[in-house]
Amino acid sequence: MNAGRTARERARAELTEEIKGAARRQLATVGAEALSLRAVSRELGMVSSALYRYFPSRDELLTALIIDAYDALGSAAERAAGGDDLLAEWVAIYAAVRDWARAHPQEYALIYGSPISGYKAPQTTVEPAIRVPLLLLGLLQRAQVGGRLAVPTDAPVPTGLLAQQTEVLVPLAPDLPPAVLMRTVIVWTQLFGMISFELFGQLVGSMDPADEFFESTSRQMAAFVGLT
Amino acid sequence: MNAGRTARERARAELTEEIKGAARRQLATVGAEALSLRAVSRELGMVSSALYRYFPSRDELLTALIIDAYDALGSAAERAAGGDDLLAEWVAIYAAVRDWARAHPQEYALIYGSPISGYKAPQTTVEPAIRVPLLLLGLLQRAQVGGRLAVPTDAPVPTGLLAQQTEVLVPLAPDLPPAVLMRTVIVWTQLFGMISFELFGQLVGSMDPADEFFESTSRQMAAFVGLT
DNA sequence: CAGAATCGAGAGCAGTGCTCTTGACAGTGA
DNA sequence: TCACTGTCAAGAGCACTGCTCTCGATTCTG
Repeated sequence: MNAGRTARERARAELTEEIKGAARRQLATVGAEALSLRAVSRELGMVSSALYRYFPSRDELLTALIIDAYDALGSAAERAAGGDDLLAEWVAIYAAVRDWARAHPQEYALIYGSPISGYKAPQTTVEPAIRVPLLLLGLLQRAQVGGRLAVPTDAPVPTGLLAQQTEVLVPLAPDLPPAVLMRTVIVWTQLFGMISFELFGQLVGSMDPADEFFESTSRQMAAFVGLT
Repeated sequence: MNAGRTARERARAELTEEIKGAARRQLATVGAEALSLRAVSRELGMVSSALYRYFPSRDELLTALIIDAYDALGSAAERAAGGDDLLAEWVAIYAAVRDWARAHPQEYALIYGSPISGYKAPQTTVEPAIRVPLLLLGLLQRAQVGGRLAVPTDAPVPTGLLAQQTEVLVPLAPDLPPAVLMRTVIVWTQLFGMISFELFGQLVGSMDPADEFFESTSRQMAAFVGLT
């Protein structure tokens, strides 16, 4: 895949990756807010100004790391998917997301923590960001056609929400009824709320360690969304 | 309440509050990571080094702001509580928490966003931090004694979780059955996960604006936890 | 092969958190 | 009332940051 490129282009691509790697390493140890371009350049043995040839600003470097983090998390979740037992698959996706987050807390904080002030997420981040919810929707869709989805009937979806769903959610999972779509969003927010609480220390003193709580919750949320 | 204090003590208390006020104003505009001691001191017309007489470090100032934020959020939620209709009260608490978060996004990010690197939350923050979940537990407790709580029976609580609950959760709400305690934690994580998603831009494109989604979810979560 | 594009190096600017010293002031016991 | 003690704001200074600009060298391209 590197054929037809000049030596300069190959060197540039390689160095760009090296910079991201060094930045990721630094991110893991000192955190996003303390990520320093000068420290990255020092680790690579180059001068800080040279780094600006590859990333026009610190924010651009962070954006690259954000996209990579979304992709890494999405890949980890997708690796956990598959198999014939839908409920086991659901629980496995939950576990994979949590495991990745615990293994890469600073990268998780980068994508699900406080937004960087003055930083506006470009449209490029949207696609990798929705891989996990898309995975859940896909699983539920498969459950629906397989008759393993019990559609909740106790709470009708308000008309305003129906309109919002039609715009973006329905195209992603056309077979799922509105009540399930609604609950999928709830479950999605719960999943990352729970992981954030565990990682950011909010659970300390109540449900920490959270292993059992997490596994049990993943099953309760499966039931909540109608997966039997 | 200021009686018996020397002029120096009064001046010190006043200036401490002024510093926090200026810091809060700056926090609201530039965010936590960009909060600068020098900018705060400039706004107050003093020299930056003088500020260290009141807060030994930037982290200490942030800690003070964190505690104040927890307290402000807790107070806002508690103001929404009360009344005779428990379900309406539940929904009102949800709305109050969301309203406060939307009115003070940077302060919210300070307490529920990514933790500040190298910063360890002191024990002092725990008490103001649990005011909201305590409020929900208290409401459910009142529902329980009033016979308005339908205890979920479909999913038994694992023994390991029972042990964890006994240690901290049960003393806070001795009358509530384990299944309700478990679901209260789930609901708690969902609430703040949902608010974080809205504030941090994760909902953009799906459920934004989130007014209807939020209100509807608050009712579904009430039902989930057994409140009728 | 000459011109254009790109590269890393280095100096420099404005800003940061934080420390240390200095001189002025308030509070207190004799 | 006076002297002592602790506290105060001020200022200089250190090591660091993101970022810009210029310069000479290297690499690609017509």
